Amino acid sequence: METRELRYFIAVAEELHFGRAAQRLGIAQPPLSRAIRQLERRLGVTLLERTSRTCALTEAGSVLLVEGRAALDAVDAADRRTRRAALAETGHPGLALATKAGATSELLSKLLDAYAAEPGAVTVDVLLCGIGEQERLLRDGRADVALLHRPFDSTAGFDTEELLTEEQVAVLPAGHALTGRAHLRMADLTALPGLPMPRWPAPDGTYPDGPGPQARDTAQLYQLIALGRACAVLPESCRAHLRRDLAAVPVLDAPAVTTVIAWPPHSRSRALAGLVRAATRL
Amino acid sequence: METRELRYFIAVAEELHFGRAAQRLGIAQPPLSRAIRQLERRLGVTLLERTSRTCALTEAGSVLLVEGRAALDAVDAADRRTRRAALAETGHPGLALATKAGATSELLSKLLDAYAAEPGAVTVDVLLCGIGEQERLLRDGRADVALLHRPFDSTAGFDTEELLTEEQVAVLPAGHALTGRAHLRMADLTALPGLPMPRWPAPDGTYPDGPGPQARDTAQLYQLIALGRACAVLPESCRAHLRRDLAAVPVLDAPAVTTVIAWPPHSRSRALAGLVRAATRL
DNA sequence: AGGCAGCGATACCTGGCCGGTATCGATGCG
DNA sequence: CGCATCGATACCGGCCAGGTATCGCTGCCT
Repeated sequence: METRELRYFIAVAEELHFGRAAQRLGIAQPPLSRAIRQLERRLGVTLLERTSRTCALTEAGSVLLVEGRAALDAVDAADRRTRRAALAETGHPGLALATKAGATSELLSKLLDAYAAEPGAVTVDVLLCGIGEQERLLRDGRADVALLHRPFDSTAGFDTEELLTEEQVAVLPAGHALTGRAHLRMADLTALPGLPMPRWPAPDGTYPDGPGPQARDTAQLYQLIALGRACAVLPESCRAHLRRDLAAVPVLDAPAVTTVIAWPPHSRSRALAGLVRAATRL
Repeated sequence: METRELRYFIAVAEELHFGRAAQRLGIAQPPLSRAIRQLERRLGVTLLERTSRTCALTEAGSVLLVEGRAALDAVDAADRRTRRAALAETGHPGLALATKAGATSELLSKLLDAYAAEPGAVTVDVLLCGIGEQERLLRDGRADVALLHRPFDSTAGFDTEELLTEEQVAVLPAGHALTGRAHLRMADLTALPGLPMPRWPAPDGTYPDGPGPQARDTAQLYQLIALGRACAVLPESCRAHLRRDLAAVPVLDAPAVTTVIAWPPHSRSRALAGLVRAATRL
């Protein structure tokens, strides 16, 4: 199976429409029809059930959609990591580290300092990314290593080391009634009138339905809380750089958040090993 | 990057010789040279440092060798799992389960029975494989799920659930002096004259150097122990079907062995989910 | 009911690239 | 100093990817 065929099939499987898929791929529709037919013939498998009006995935087609995406990610990763390795030989960008924008900044700076002090350390590119985006970056090779936060992020398919576990606090407007309390429970927050949790974008950029304002990053979130339009439950390390107009109160029954460092399991990079070693020594 | 280019590059990187690599690929040498050169041009990266006499991998080339193998495995997996899914629609082979030959047989039979009793269960192909082979089968799609044994097998890159943890016992010839003891320590065994541990084949089929006879599977191992040529430390469940001419003694300081069920993290298969659910309920 | 629009399939052509053979240039070795 | 070996180059033929034109089918609208 060639990656070209996989790309073609995935386009059709996602669009369920040969014309649009061909347009997306920048080719004409007939070659696309032929390529899919040939892929089906070579696999000996019907991937799409097509009438002259409509397309639908077969069971096997759904499998190939999922597995094919994973395979294309792996091929992309090979491409990107090879390019990056070549740059590392002659120039500077050594490792790409993906982390959530606005999270764990002091852990991250401690990590970068500790690693930079090691002999043979290479430069580290920090990729700030949106909610849940790290997994994708790590999988398709745009990142070599990532900081993830359990239980929110999935660590499926990666090797990990735990770095830090912290309790969570509720972040509220500074003057809010609950800020006088020594601690809260989740029920106290869900019962709050007019202070819903914000909605975060899904990986595809759309927002789920529900109450609560939309927030794209922590800056927006803090702004919304300061305005009295939302509240949030965040790891307690956020207190270190909380705005003056916000207050934090421990939440006893919120799940603890564990920051882990994650990397693809087949990595054999010397630089990555050094970074992980530095991280576990923190 | 096309899979053809990846296959070509991996052949050359492994052989470090264009002629032999071309022979292995079943093509002539000049097209192979050209394909590699074109791959290098498209990546903008030198993969091989070649004089007119010799070839050596660059740093970037080593990265592409490792990442490319992973990518090709993912592509092969997509191919195999798609074919298997198509068969599952019309015919029988539903899930392929990889397990070590001769290990955990009663756990396995309990698992298969429990799953078969579930509504909507599909047939399960059991693939018996050699030491450490399960990882490869799972990665390239010949298996959908595997039983692995920590700490011997690497579970890197897979989702897992723990099924069973057991202590280990020393397996000795029935009449041996140590069989009278209630328990042993590893030091008792390594000190044994004339009863070394056997050597297991590496994934490439070769045996490591050292003392001890070569064993390919548990039947051979038991035969060697019965002959007084070796001893072994195995999970205690092996007692259930131990030959009459062998004896088992607990080893206090041997690491506990955990049997886990493992599957590729992106799997979305209904059948697989059912099997895992049955396994966790054992 | 009939015309029309939309969709996938088919037919046919062209150009590029893959793979083959022949050969060259370099280099280590006896 | 030849000779063997290895990778690169030159050149050619055939296949296949991709394009245009068109067909056949089907749902929908009037």
